[in-house]
Parts: sequence; structure tokens; C-alpha cells
Amino acid sequence: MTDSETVQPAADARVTIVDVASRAGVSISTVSRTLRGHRNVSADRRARVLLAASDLAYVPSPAASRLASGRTGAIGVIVQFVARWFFAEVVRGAELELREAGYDLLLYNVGDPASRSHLFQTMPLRRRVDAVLAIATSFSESESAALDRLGVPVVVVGDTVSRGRAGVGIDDQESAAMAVRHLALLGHQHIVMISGCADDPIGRGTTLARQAGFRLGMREAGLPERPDQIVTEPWGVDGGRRAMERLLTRRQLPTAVFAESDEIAYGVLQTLRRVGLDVPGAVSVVGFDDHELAPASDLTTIAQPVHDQGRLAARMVLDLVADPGAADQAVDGRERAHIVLPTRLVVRGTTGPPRKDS
Amino acid sequence: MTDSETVQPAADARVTIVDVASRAGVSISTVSRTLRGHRNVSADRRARVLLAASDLAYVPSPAASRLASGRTGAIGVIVQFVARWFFAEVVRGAELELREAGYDLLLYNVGDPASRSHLFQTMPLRRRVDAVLAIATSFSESESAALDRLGVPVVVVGDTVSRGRAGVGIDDQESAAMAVRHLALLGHQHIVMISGCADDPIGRGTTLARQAGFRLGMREAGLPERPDQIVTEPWGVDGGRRAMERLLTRRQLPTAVFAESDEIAYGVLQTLRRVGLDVPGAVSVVGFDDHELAPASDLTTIAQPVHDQGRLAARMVLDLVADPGAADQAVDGRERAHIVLPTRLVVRGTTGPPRKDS
DNA sequence: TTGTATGCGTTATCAA
DNA sequence: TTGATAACGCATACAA
Repeated sequence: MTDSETVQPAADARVTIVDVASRAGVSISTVSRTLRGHRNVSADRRARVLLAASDLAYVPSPAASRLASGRTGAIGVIVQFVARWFFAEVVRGAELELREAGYDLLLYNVGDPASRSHLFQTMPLRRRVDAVLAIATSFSESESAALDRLGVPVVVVGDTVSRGRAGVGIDDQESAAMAVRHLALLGHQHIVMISGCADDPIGRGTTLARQAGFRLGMREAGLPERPDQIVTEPWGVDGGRRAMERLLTRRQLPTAVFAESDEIAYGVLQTLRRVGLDVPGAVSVVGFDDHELAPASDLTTIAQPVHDQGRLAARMVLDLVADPGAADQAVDGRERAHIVLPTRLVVRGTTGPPRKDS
Repeated sequence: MTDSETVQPAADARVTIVDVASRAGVSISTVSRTLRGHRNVSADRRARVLLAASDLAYVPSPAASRLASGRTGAIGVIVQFVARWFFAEVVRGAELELREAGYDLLLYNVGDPASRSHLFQTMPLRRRVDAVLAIATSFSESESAALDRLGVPVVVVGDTVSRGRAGVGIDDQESAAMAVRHLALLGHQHIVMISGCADDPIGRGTTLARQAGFRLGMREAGLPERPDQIVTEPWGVDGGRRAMERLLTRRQLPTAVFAESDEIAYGVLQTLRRVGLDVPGAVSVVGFDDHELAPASDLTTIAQPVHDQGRLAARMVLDLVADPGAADQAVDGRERAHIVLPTRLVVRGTTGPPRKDS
């Protein structure tokens, strides 16, 4: 650990802009202007101010700055489950970008209904953030209204339902269709999708879009619609495990399974392993997300750029904060306020052609 | 989604304490006192203030409050990799507790050296937080000094090296010994530990403690010291995979592997699966953490209460903020400022007795 | 380009 | 118990 070994000045927390001003022999407005990067400061004074500030290890008081300017310098990030890989990865990407721009990241984890309704009812974000970044969640009407009432820009990540808001995401429908095409091309005819429940408020939009994509892919491949072609269980490993167990009670086992998420796929794989069904010999499995542990499970999956979604969303937020009217203008060279990032199939070991005897 | 459907008042963000005071017919001091829960306010005035505040949907300005009181109402949480399950889970626990107490959670992700040194050199936390919560990281001397210079309480989670600071964690050494005892009891004599590199700044203390625990457990079980009984690779799935590959080139395969973390164990399992070695028939595997996906891999592991560590640490932080001198006093009924939480063995399918012919 | 002066919305001190 | 009022530390409109 050779980093950050530089010795710091005494760094008395009580150094104010007045101290810097008097040490530099200028007024506090000049200090303020200099430190905020305004152009109209002469070179020599700028230098003097910078020197004095660094000598004194001056750090402006965020509270005072916020009070005077009205800007909070903070972005509120609303997330359902920080502990889940996807959310955490988005947060990481956003944090990187925000920190770089000097913004604070206020985390609001609203997985349980209690804290969620608390967030939207008492709105603790009010006056605390310059903008809001909401990760993979669908808002109810009133929630959405509450958000608008904040009067700050709102950017969403990865929720298809919230069109109309600035945001970044992927094309869940097309991506799901990609998975089906992959299986169809391998020769699979009996494909089942396992997904979370669409009435689950969490990721509702995502679930619906991926289900639609599955159906689309099936139609494209000329495969017949089956009544039970989509099995739903609560989202997660357990759900996947249970769904696969249900499939094991059917008259005929599908030759391939498309899971709405890698976590669900893990549950599917677990059940298949337990009963000794070969993957992909007996059943092929495709996941979705390219979860960090997908390589460890050798899982074929649809990869999406999670980290980048966080970064881009954060940049959109910053742009909107800088210019609130820019919601519909170009962002980062792209056309619209809704950025759609590409996905791709990652072929690993859980997919292959169906066995001839199937 | 039936929650948070309550209609909100107009909620003009520009309502100040003055408006509440005039509507209630009292002075702003009375409003302030009432809202901050001071005792010396008469019942009727209190009621009037509360009514007026709620009518106007008044929310105090955090910036003004912070400027006047000197308290920021925020806790800085320093984390290496939010995207990893352990860290994210601790954050989740901490967030719950902090939010409940009305504190903001400022997230600082310092995985890469650049942002880490930036954090400790320019100390953006200064004046922004009332306390710091550092998750599973070892500080260098200068980093530790920089932290102290902040002049706010610091609480650590899950790092054994940082004794001397208030914190909460587990007994990594004893827990690792537990894993070894489990294997020894099953009859294993040839056990190898796979761990991250001890010169990796990340989780250095944890790694060292678990290695020490491994050696302790081996001695206790009367098993001979072997020169190569600990294999180190960079922490993570890839490291585990590679370490297991290295084991496959040895003259004799161990009958059991103890992985420093579940992620490492996943890599080990992947390699074993690839070469067709039966688990636990040919090789038993024990992990550490009880990662959320450990059940999916049917991994025997040492479970630690991650979420609770976050919660307890947050509560320690809050106690210290309330009474900075309380560092060495009782916390939550426990004796010392360093809380050690219990761990336990979770037996799943990756451990069993060694095959007779081994 | 530079400095002066006012305001930002609270909290806290002090008299009453 | 209540109410004036002085900080709190900075940004900014305005004057110079």
C-alpha cells in the first residue's frame, strides 16, 4: 500500500473562506470565484488564493454552500435491493461518475414496502438532492407524482415501464428473443421460459418485456404456442429451483429452458444437477444478465452492460442538473433522452443441440 | 401496489420555518424546538405547530440545519466493492438502521487505488459526515491518520487488523478452525486451504486470520504441517479456479479443500466439475461466508451474519455520534466497543467422508 | 476584475 | 415556557 502516503497539512476543520481570503490578501468573493472556477479572476490572485487554500487545507462547508446556492451537490439513488448484483453494479457505475463530478451519492434502499412508502410519503429526498436516479423499479401513479413534485430531474435505469422519463436501459424484448433464436437455431422445439411473477412490483416492466420477447422469438421460429410455455415463480434462485421442479412433473420435459435472469437459471441448474439430468445433454439452459458468477456456472446467457448503464445514467443526471431543459436533447452523442444499450449472447456450456432421442 | 397512495399536500418546497411559525401564531424558535422534540414546549403550542407544519407539508432545510447546528445528519460509508455480495449486504444492513434514525448514507466506493487515494488525500468526507463506517478494509498508517484527522467517530466492519477502533466483526481465526475441524471429523487427513494473497490490501486482515485459523485447526486435529498446505491466488472465482487447477498438477490430490471465501469455492467447484471429479466423493469443499448463492451450489460453508454486522455497526456509529465518549462503553447490552458475532457451520452437499481408497 | 453587502433557513443563546 | 437575535459559512447581485 504505497498510495495516499502523502503527509497532510494540519487540516483544521475550522478553516473558513475568511481565513483563506485574509491569508491570500483578497476578499472572500474572490476566493469563492476562484474556487468555483469562474473566469473573471486575474492570474496572480488566482494563484495566491489557490496557494492559501492549499496551505490551510481549506475545504468549503457543503452546508453553507448549499444554503447559499440552493444546490445540494448530491444525487439521490433509489434502489430496491442493493445486495443484489445487478443493483449493486449499477450503483457502482453511478458512484464512479458522480464522484468524479464532485457529487455526493445518497443511497435509498427501498426493498421492503415499509421503507418504500416511507420514501414516497415523507419524501426525505426533498431539499437533499439535485436529482434522482431510480434503478430498475416501476412506479405507481402516485409514486411517480410524488417524484415529480420534488421538482428535480429524475432518471431511470432498466425499467421499461417508465417510458416518458429520461433513462437508460436495454431492449429486454429483443434480448429475450435473441435467447430464443439461439435455442431454436440449435434445433430446440420444446422451449419453456421461467420467469418471475408479473404481478410482483419489482421489475414488473422487465419481466413483462422479457416474456413478450420470448413469445416473439417463438413465433419467429415458427414454434407452436403452448399453454404452459411460461412458468412463473417468485424471482430468484429458489423460484428457479421450484419452477424446474414443476417442470419435472410434466408429461414431457422441455429440451431447453430460458430463464428470465441468471439467478433463476442457477436454481434451474441446481435442480437439474440434483436429479442427474445432463446439461446441456438433456436440457439446455439460457440465462439473462451475465451475472458475475455466470462464468462459474458455465452458464450461457444474454449479457447486458450493467456497469455502463449506471455510468451513463449518472451522466444523464448530471447533464440534466446542469441544464434542466435538456431532457429531450442529445446526450453523449446519442439522440434521445432514452438510451438503449446493446446486449449480446454469451455462449458457455449450458446450451447445445437437443439429443436426437428427445 | 397499494402502498404510498396517500395524496400529498401541495408540498411547496419553499415553505420555511417562518411560514410555519406565522401560521401557528408562534415564534420560529418554538417551531424549531417543537420539531426537534424538545421538552419545554407547552402541549397546546406543540399541537398548533405540528398542525401547521403538516398543513404546509413543511420539511426543514437540511443545509440550513446543518450550517446552524454543525451536525450533518449523514454517515459516510466507505466500501471497497459495492458490487460484491458481502459489501452490499453490509451496506443494506447499515442503510436500514441509519435511515430509521433519520440519517443519510453517503456512499464512497473506493475499489480502485485512484479513488481510494483521492478519498484519503482530499478527504471529501470532511464536513460532510458526522461519522464514518468502513467496511472490510485495512488502513495504512497514513490512511488511518487521515481518518482520525476528520475528527469524527470511525467504526469498522469485518476487518481484524483494525483493532483499536470500534467495530463489529467475526472471529475469522476460530471460524476457519471450525471448518477444518468439520473436515477432520469426517476423516480427512489431506486438507488444503485456498485463499487470496495476503499482500493484497483488500481484506488483508481477514485473509491472514483465516489462514492462521486453518493452521490452528490442522494442529488441533493432529494433522502434519505440509509446505504447500495453503495455495494463494488472487481473491475471487478465477483465483479459486486457478488454484484448483494447480492442485490438479500435484503428485497427490487433497481429499478436502477449505476455501477462504465462497466465491473462491465456486471457482474450485467449477474446475472439479469440469474434470469430472466427484464432490464430495473425490474432493470435499468448504467455503466461507454463506454467500447468497451458496445454497444454489449446495456448498458447505461457514456462515456469518453479514446483514447484522451492517446493522450493529450502524448502531454503534449512531451511539458514538450521540455520545462521542462512549467508544469504550457498552453498546446494545454488549460489553466492549468491538462486537464479535458468532459464526456457524452450514452443512450442505459438498462435504463428506473421504473415499476409502484415497 | 474586485470588493461590499445581503440573504440563504436553521439552531442556539440569552432575556424576558 | 417563550421570543428576539446573533451566529453558521458561503454565493451572488450590485457597486466600484
